[in-house]
Amino acid sequence: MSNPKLTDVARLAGVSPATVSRAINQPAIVNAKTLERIQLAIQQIGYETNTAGRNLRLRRSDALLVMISDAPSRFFSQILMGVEAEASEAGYNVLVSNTQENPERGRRLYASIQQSLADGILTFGGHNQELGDLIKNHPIPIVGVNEHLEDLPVPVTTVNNLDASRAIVRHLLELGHRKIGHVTGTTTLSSGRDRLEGFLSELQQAGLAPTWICNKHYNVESGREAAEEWLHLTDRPTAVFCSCDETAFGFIAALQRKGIRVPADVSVVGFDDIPLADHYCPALTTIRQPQRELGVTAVRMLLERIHDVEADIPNQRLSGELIVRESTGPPAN
Amino acid sequence: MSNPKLTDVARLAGVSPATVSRAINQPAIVNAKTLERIQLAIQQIGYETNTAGRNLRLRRSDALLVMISDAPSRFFSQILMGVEAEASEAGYNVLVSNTQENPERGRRLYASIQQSLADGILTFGGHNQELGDLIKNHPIPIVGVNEHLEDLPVPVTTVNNLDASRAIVRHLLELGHRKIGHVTGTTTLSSGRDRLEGFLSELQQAGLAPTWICNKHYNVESGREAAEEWLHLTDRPTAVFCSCDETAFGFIAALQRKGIRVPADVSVVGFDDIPLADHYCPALTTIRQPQRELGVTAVRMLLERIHDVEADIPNQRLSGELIVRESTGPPAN
DNA sequence: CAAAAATTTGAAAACGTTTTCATAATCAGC
DNA sequence: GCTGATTATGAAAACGTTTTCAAATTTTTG
Repeated sequence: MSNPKLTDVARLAGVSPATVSRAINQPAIVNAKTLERIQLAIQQIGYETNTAGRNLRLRRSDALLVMISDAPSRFFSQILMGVEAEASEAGYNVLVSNTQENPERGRRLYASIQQSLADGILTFGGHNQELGDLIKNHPIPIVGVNEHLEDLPVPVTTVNNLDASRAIVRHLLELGHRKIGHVTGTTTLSSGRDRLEGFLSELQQAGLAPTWICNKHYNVESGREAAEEWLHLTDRPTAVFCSCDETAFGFIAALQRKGIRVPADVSVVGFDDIPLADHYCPALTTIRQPQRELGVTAVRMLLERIHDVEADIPNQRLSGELIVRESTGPPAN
Repeated sequence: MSNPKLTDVARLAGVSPATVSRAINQPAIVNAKTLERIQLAIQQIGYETNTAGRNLRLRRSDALLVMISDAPSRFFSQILMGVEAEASEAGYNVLVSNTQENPERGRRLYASIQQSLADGILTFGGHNQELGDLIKNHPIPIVGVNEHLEDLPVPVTTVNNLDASRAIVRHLLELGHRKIGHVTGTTTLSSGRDRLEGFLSELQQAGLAPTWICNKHYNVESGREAAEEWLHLTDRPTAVFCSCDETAFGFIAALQRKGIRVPADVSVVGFDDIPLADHYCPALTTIRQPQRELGVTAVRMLLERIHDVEADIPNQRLSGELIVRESTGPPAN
């Protein structure tokens, strides 16, 4: 009744367990005739190798741990699908863990590695202090996604936030805007800071100063709040770069409610290109992030690290693409 | 250099491994004095129990497998967070697997159970044939989320789609609408069918026939396509129930682009209450789904199943809540 | 205080693999 | 046909737990 084991296959094929193991893991080194016999036996009794036994012996887990602290809303799930696809291709499983909720997250994190519950960690933004402690004691494979990890020797994969922000500003300048504002993302995150920096540097290069900088976070509410502020400005920017699509939507919706037209009265740009961006009214000008590719790249880096802990793995900067749609146009006058 | 093991603790505490194991798993049955000594030893050398060894001996995995076939965009990630929180609370890990991509998904599914890689499966919509085959051979714990699994003895947790749809229609009727249309979701899914059925039955109860039924899917594009159709109707409904928020957004945006006003010219209702719904212009009237609770409930059901495979676990129907916002109003005349 | 009962512990087996080491079988070369 | 190299296999140990069974200790009881 119980599941067939390696020894069952061995008995049926008339060989030793060792040979069956070899037939499975290094078929090349076993005689063609016996290999065939073993494979037949495996088929017949429907053998599947038991992970626990294998992991115990091999001292590894074939699993990658994905740490989320972020609210998962953004485009997290799309990246996760990239992660899952690439990991599964390489024979790895994906464990998801939301650390934010858990008070004893640091401990659990440490434990999951020590227990060899996971062979490596993929971390989505934040987690600096926990990971710092962890790395000191254990040189375990970690790769960051989306955000840089301050002062930690952890390779990361991100979109090139600086260049993307500069492209946005250039686009607005080309349209004739001279008074440009920015609703920042979370500036405790590197992506938020980089987008701000790209915004500032490109503006400076054009000999301009920012007309308005509004410190917010990556969510819809921030957009609404920013709109509130914008409405009370005496010198309103004619174009606003919102640090993510959701913020842009919140911003636009709040303005529209007050009778302000986008882009007639003010141009708005987002960042991310979530599926809705193309179907909003007005369709949103934004930066397309290669979400799936981010996930895939992250897994590749992590596997490389797992394969060789000492390997020097450079950060990967994927490029975003400016998608011009309806929410940007020439300034009112 | 290597991680401390149970035997290391035993040696340090001057007891046998068996006693240490008991001290960890059933502290009550070990002498208070020795218990204390063992706990101290555990602290000192920083012992963490090794999962592979434990799983091998216990023949289980402490992991739940989440199967996704759905495009993950919808509100999947929010449910996933609920799943993760509840599972983690119960000491379980969460494995995520996207089956859609993988051609040999059936095989892998079967394997993951047989290998005792996971103790149970949580499936998000679809997967009927794969699971059907699986269940025949193995009476393994499975719980469905969001969607019913046709003809399979698998308990599911869903929102009460029927009641929610009826509430929407009632709301529209109360506003004075008599010509009401529906853009369906994916009707190969039970949720899509139930929402349609609720729509039809409540309308029938009011002595009305549906003015327009547009067969679509759960996504933004469907909304745009539906708007296209709506514009060409000779007898346009004055209110349209879109089967999810994203579809509603696509629908509204496409109409706005043609100069149609919501709700002045046509009322629109969504379903799900995604975060953007409250910050759209107009803010969307919709059904709030308890996403997180769906995840939590699903895990509870699954754990119950795992604990007792024979247990008769009834389907759980959580109720959605009608949230009236700006996208619905009295008909034009 | 002796006997019976309850409590606490340890030795050893088991979970299902992989791998080292040694041996047996095959092959090439002369 | 013999030697040396090569190839193919098996026995046994190891990975780190948990649990059964029995033994040893303590407590209770008459």
